[in-house]
Amino acid sequence: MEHYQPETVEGKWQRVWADERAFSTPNPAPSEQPLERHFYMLEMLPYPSGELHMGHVLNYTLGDVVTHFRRRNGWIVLRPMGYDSFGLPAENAAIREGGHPRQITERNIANIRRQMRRLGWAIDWDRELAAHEPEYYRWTQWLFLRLFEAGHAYRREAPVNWCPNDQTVLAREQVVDGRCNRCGAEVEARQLEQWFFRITAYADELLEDLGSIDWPERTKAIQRNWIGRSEGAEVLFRLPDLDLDVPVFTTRADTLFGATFFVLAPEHPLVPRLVAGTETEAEVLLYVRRNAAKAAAERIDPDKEKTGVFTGRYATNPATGEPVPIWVADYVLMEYGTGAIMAVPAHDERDFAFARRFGLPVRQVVAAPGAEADEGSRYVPHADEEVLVDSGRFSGLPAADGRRAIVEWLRGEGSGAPAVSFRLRDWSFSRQRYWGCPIPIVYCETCGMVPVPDADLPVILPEIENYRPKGEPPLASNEAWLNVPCPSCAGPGRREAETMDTFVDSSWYFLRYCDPHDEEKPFARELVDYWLPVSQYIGGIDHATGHLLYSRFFVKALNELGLLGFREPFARLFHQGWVQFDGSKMSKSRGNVIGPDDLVRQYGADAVRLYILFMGPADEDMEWNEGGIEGMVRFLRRLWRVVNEVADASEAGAIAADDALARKAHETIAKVTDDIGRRFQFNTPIAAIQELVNELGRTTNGPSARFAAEAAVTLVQPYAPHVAEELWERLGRERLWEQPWPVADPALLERESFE
RNA sequence: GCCGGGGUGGCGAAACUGGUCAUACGCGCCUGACUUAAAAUCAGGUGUCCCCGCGUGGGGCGUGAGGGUUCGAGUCCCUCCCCCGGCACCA
Repeated sequence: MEHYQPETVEGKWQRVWADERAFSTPNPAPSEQPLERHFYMLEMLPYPSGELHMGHVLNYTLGDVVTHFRRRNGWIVLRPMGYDSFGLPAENAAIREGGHPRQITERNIANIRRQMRRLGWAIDWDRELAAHEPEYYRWTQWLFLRLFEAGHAYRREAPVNWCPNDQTVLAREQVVDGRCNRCGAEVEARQLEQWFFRITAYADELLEDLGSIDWPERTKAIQRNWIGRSEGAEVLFRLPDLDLDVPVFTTRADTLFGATFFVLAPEHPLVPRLVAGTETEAEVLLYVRRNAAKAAAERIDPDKEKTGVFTGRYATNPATGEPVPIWVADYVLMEYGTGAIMAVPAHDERDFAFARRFGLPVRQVVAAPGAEADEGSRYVPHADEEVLVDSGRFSGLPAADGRRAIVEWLRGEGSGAPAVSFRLRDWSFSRQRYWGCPIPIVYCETCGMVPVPDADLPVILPEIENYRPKGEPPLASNEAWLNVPCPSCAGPGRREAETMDTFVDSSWYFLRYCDPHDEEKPFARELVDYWLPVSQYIGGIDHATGHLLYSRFFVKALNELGLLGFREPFARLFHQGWVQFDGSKMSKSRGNVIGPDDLVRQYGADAVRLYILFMGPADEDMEWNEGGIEGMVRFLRRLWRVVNEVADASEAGAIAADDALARKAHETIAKVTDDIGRRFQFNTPIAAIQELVNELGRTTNGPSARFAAEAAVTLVQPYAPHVAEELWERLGRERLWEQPWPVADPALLERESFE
């Protein structure tokens, strides 16, 4: 018997699969009845910023097991692959390594593709795509134009996050703890004109539809937090001096009688008007100037003592009719609510801290039942049961009823209405960088912002030498490319020089896979309607508020435009855990990346695939520990030896009804099927197969040994497809990757009863 | 503070809707076989404490802590501790 030689076995079967295009899945012909059992298996596509690491190996091996399992259970499985090849990660890799981004990106793609093939993943290579190729980004531009026409993409000046190191604007989703999530530099606040997607238009639906998708609870919780819906009321405060009503948003309308002052955010547009020509003007405007320049991180520090300045003006509390002083303070944020608040120091900690600092009155208007309203200036936290006090005719009402009654009364008075506020902001997607999809817009002196006509797409990203970030878009200094006639009036025009964030590219790639070679349109509606929503998506939870939210927005917006017939992209989602090394997540910047190449060379792809799934539950973080991989190699050698012995020693034949080995084989079939299919658990099937092989090792002859050997080989195939295929052949069978998944005999699964 | 997830041998982890002996499977370690020797391989052992006649022996204690429900709890309930992740001057 030859020894187990993974390199030989793996090379042999990888050639067979490539020659046969064994895992290509053609689209159904238009005339065909929709096939009932089709399955879209998708894993988040990699950034080609270097080479694969063990986190990728886990992600794609998981997808591979599911792909084989579904295929062999009779499903038509679409399992494509591509590269998120535009954007900061790829461009920074180019800057780091020297050379042009295109050259570095394409080299990295070639390398990743080689690694993927070497691991034997069952990928439909006919659908491969890369975001930086004009055949792809042409349609990114096309989709942008549709969103632009629909008013979902717009340009406006707004406070944005600026990364001084990467020299570009970042989306809020790309800022973590006040730092750039790519390079870690502290983010600065800047007021800039930027492109936005109107994701807030879908805030309610993005929240609501979380109920209809099978996602991990923690991911839904993260998105709910991020969207941050609060129900409350908008209340108008009258400014008699300016003859104006200023709205505030509040969730505690029941405390309206306790609103003893009024605060505007420093950026509030009313501030200059309010103080114009008054003696406080200079002081207030100085405060505004100082605080607008403040870094976001500094401004939101909750431990910082509150600052503010009195405007000298008063607003009227609509409930009491009393004038309340108007202050300007940076603890009120322009981005949330209306940028103005009614301050209720007795029942809001922040208002209380501010009132105490500046000696403003505190009036308690809510109390526990039976408790006396306190005369002193005290902060009274919210309690489960409380009633209104000192609130005119609303006094005595339970707080929730009081809230409703007060809003109802305000509505009748024309000075308030129920309102909903969101934390979610529109998605800033323009970047002052080179390596991204050009935004197909031309600025014309007479026509303004003019979309590039569809027929002129793609707007090709020009090859330029000096692509490095410089604070303004690198393309802006490329006059030859920049100057074009206006598509509308043919007068002089200039192209938009900013590029799109790479998250735009990845917000629709799962649609392009369905129709990757279409030259007429981004995708055929009948094909995306056939394959989507994605049956099973697998990727990291780090994309919970980014990619996973943006893609949901894209699908909803494209659905409204009639381009597709569904409202959610990913029906079921699974997050693989982090593969850590030296206690932290593997990443290039930390220098703790373990790649698969050396491991595959030393142990073979099958052992690496088995080990990464055997290490622990796939959705929990794991510490990379190379020691254990030896156990998988031993297992594969034992499997090899035992199955070869069986192939030589035993024939198929009748098996006794009480045969313990046959029973064990059936139990293993049932367990592996249930674990992968229902429980989505991938480590325990390996243990179960090992138990079977251990038992099989004790008797390798007789019909039940042959049955058990076949069971072990067929069950291990999704994990170790190469060695399984080879052993299957030695057992005198063929084409295991196409064989039906085994079925356990329920009669043999009954357990003994006990008292 | 609010929300989500977790805590089981020396280590990675099993135990699925409360039920057969908690720790399967693997790593590591120990012993033995093979070998001049080592590696590899194979066989056996490995929670902890105690008892004896030393065996295919018997018993106590053991799943972050403490209570509870139950014939029976790693699993359910209550209180608490610790760890990880998300949100947070969001009105």
